Amino acid sequence: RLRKWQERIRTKDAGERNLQFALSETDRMASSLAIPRSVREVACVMYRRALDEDLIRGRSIEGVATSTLYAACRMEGIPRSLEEVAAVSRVERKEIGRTYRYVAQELGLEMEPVNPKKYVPRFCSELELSEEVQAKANEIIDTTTEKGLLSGKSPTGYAAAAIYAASLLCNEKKTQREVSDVAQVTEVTIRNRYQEQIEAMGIH
Amino acid sequence: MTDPKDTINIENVVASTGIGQELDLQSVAMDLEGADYDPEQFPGLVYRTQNPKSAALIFRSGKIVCTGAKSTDDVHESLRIVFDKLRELQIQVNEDPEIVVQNIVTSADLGRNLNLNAIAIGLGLENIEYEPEQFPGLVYRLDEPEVVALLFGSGKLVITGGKKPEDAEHAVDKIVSRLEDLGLLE
DNA sequence: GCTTTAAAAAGTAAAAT
DNA sequence: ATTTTACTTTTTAAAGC
Repeated sequence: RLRKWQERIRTKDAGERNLQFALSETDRMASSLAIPRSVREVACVMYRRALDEDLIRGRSIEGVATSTLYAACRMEGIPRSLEEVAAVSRVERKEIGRTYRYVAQELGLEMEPVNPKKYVPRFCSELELSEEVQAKANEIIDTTTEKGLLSGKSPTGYAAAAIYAASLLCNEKKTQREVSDVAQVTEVTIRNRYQEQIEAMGIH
Repeated sequence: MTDPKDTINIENVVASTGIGQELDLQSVAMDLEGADYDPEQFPGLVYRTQNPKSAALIFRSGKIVCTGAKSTDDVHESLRIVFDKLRELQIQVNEDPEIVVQNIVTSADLGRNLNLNAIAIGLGLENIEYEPEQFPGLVYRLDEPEVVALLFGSGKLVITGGKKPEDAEHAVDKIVSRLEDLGLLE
């Protein structure tokens, strides 16, 4: 029992020492994704909670750090997709996704699915699209969601298609390629979602 | 109205058994036509049956896993074929090795589209897992029967983890009544 | 934890046409 | 631009790393 206690202290100390690394990694990733300081704070507090509840055992520090950053962005209403966080993390997307699900479950975060509208301002800004296009994209998302089109679909692809459609309707056309680049989804996905949304909106 | 229970279809049955004899997989691989054996990659030898279609994983210990069958009868038929093939190779196989069904995968259809977002909230975010960015299905774990259900926007679902066909029926019943109680099956 | 096997659901991705 | 192939999720046993 003394051995077990010593081991626990040892692992706890190791965790504390690694906390420094985890926080600096979180900061590095957050910086390259232009994530606000307030969100980084939320991510760091979440990482500390994960550490205190021993959720890091068997997982990589970087994986948990990336996952908590991903979760914090969603919680704060400015989500980054798994593709985006994976691009600045040294952990692959699949691992970030499963670590996120584990941490969210264990910490009882009760995360709601991301509303595609949360991606509209940032994507439109990167595409230099007007407020009018943003409003139109939001309208398309709201209307088609009410018609039941959102179930099971990826929020990024859904938002990308709505933005593409809105850019056409507002005569500020962006190509599928341009939208797919900022949303990090394929043109095929935009095409598929776009077709359903246009049909549901009754636009032809 | 079609009863969702009538749409239940068994898609895969996984079972385990054993011949009660150790095996030299290297020689079995040589003599058994169509056998795949790469111990560096996986310790089991893979043997596929055509009718019924299934895949058997045969281990050095003599234990066997059968997967891919569409019914418990097919599992028995597939394993009967495997046992006979081994006997043809002069390998002693127990008379009637005990076959244990370990998992049954079933599909079904609720007959109407589902608002997975509303269902996620209705069933309670702490009781489900719904991450459409990672997978289109909503994961719902039931305590009784102890199975896992994957619900899709189309109203179709998958029930897995059960050990008997009735588990899927009970699960569908519970899911339907829960969704009806929540007013989310309309 | 991983490796392998099968299967369904539906979405997304990469590659081929 | 469409089609094919492949991978995502869940479950489960087996032996070994």
